[in-house]
Amino acid sequence: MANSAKTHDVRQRAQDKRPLDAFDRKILGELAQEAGLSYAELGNRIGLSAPAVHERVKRLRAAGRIRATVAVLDGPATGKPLLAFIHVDTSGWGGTQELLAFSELPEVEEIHSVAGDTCMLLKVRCASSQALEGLLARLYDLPGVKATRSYVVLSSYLERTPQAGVSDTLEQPSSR
Amino acid sequence: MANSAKTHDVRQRAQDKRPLDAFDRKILGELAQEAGLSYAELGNRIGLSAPAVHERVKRLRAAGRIRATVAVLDGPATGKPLLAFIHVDTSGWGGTQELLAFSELPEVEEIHSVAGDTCMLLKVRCASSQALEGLLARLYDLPGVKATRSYVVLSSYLERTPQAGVSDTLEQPSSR
DNA sequence: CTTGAAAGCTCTGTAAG
DNA sequence: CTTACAGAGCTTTCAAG
Repeated sequence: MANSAKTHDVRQRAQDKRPLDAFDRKILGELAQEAGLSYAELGNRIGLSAPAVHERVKRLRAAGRIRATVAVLDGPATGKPLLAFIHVDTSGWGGTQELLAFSELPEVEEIHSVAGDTCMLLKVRCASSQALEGLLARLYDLPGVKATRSYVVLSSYLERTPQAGVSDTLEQPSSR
Repeated sequence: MANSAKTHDVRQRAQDKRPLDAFDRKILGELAQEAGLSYAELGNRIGLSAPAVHERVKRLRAAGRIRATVAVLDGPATGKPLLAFIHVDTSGWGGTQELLAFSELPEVEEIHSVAGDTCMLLKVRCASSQALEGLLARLYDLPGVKATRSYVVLSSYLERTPQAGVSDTLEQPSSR
């Protein structure tokens, strides 16, 4: 695909953000699914030599595009079978800061502020419904927390980290 | 033997689920934050020898407690600055199966069925608002999709994979 | 970018306490 | 569980094309 001249003005950090070429995207695509590949193996999967791949991976890492390489734990298998999303409504912006303290809890996996009919969104994974209740109780202890709505996950059909590619079929307005 | 043909039975394969001891939990805790440690380094972080650590990691991996080791890509830095959660309401269970086809899109990171005032919950990361619109359009194309509600993330304060530990402070009902 | 080669470290397994 | 000792493989760097 040709490289379009117009660039979306995405906010970028003070690192060189040269656009990714096809090789970089392939590398990221592979590593997002399986880090710990040897550079040799990675190289002949995407059609590059090992030293070249090594250089690119180093660049991608330094540029912050590869944030870390981590082991993906199976939540249920490690004793936390209860996954839930919690919407938190606060009055004003008061509760936002205090919510960040919840980062300390290993049960809390994500904290986002969102636009919509709610303010904050949490993803949590607990050992039991009691633990979830305890977490909700601590949420309501915060000043400014007006209400919460919890969505308990019954079944996870897909759960993965950010992928490298984009669907070009999404960019054009669908059939109308 | 009556083989119940449930579609998603995938929880535990035939493997021994001996409870994790303190060492296992420490190992998982370290690897969840930083895989790619040498066994020697991992060993003296948790107080074990390298061969012992190696043996345990192999067990944990075989038992499915370590699902994979992946590179964590920075969404915004890889050209997908728009993170959103989409609640999907379907009439009956019709739309559920068709939704799974969305796993193919690299924009879709999570698909869960949930209990609450909605049926399915998607986590998506797009290159642009147009792409999000295109995704929503394709959702509405599905039979049985009654409505969607989107929560666009303004700021992510925390985003990580499942952690090893649990908070014992959550188990007891809080002060009331 | 490529190939080739050399040095150093890690992995992996084996052995013995 | 531990320490110790190998062989194999991978990483990393350098040189030259």
